[in-house]
Amino acid sequence: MPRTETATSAPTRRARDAARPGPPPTVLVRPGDEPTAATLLAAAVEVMAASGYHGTSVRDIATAAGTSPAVLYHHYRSKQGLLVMLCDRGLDVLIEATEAALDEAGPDDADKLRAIVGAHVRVHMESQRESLIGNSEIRALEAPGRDLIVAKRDAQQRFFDRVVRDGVRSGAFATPQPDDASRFITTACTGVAAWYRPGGATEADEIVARHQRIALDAVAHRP
Amino acid sequence: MPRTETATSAPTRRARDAARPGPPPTVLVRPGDEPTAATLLAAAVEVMAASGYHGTSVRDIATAAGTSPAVLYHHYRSKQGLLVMLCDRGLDVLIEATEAALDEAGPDDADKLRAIVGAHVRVHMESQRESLIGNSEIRALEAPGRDLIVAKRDAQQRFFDRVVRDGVRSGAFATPQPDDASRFITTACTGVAAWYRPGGATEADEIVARHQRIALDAVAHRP
DNA sequence: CACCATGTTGAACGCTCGTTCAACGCGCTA
DNA sequence: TAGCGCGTTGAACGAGCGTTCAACATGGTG
Repeated sequence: MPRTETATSAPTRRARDAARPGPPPTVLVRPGDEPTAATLLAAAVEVMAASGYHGTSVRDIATAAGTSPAVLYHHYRSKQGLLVMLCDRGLDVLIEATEAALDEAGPDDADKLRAIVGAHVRVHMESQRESLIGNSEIRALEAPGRDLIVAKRDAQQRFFDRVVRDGVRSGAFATPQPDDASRFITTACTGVAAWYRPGGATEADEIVARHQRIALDAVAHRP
Repeated sequence: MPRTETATSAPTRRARDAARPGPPPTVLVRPGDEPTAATLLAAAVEVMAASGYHGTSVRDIATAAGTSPAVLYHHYRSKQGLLVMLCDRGLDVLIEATEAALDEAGPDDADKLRAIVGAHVRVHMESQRESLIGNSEIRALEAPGRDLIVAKRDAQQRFFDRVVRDGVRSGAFATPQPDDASRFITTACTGVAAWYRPGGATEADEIVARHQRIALDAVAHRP
């Protein structure tokens, strides 16, 4: 019984080449930029968001940054170290934005939820590629760095858990499952990074507002 | 300015080896099983769910199935063909379960939403690994197969869009953003595959029930 | 028994991978 | 100008990649 497969596929071409839109070896950096660590990081974000960690080679990153692979190893210990730094900084941005939003919000529980949903969704649109990598490449992280990243991701989840639980305790939210609703909301808001397109039909502010509204509904907010 | 990196990393070891738990080259098949196409597919699901498409080699799949790489090429056109078939079958299971649930549900809009949320969440727990791959490896799919998979995924989304929209039209759901709420719900329910652990604290039925409840809240269902 | 189709095997192909390194350019101080 | 140190370079390393293939086992049919 040979060839149970039905779907066709291009046999020899590699997935990375096929998945990347346009001419692949495009340099993503303006000619004046010197290839610093930051430029390499930005290039890595770009190509890894498109093809994934294992689907991106060190040469891909270097080409996108307009340099050679050897330069990457002058600034980073390894490809893995680059991924750790990338995820780490991305999560720092997310956590700081969430903390700032909570600080600015008033004592009202609904306002607090609106604040952290707004921050979370906005970061996932503005730092879309970093967020995408941080969410989908955790399994590509190795032992020491992985724990750091997972801990920070859990810390971000705890912001939501706390706000929802407080709201339930005060009576502002009527959901009988605070933790499940909290995860429900973070999962949906994190998913924005997977579908958002900057020039789309709906403005970023409107997307934020809609997610705030739906999140409040999801916790059964009684206004 | 050398070594801006702070986090440490294992320099030489490959990510796949480090990420996989336990002794890596374990054979996942009982010795009596002959290496058929189905066995290879199951082995591919197992290892790809753990390490991703690009993080899994043909030799990994063959080893997990207790065979050699050459056997894989007798049953499938390529590694990419295996992925396409895997995603395709996974989505067929999901769509058929959703259709069946809709058929069994009564005319009530809330019952319909409960039905499709239940089917979606249940499939993402029972076929967790297939779902995980189908959701996270779409970017690893190449041109012809990719379109098929994306079309089926969109079809599944449309079940939710239709049910939520109908509920809003009939007045059962009060959300002002049916399509956003619909995507909010599917995203959260799809995410179950990423965190569910079969022997966890909460039973599968209870997880389903909670997601049904939160989904109804998210569309502002008025009982 | 001879024969063919089906399924399996181990070894090998050419290529790309992550990573290293000696050599080099170049701006600085003495 | 001589010497130093830092950043950069192109080429190369060994290993692993997806894939192929000729040779081999096997079991039903003439």
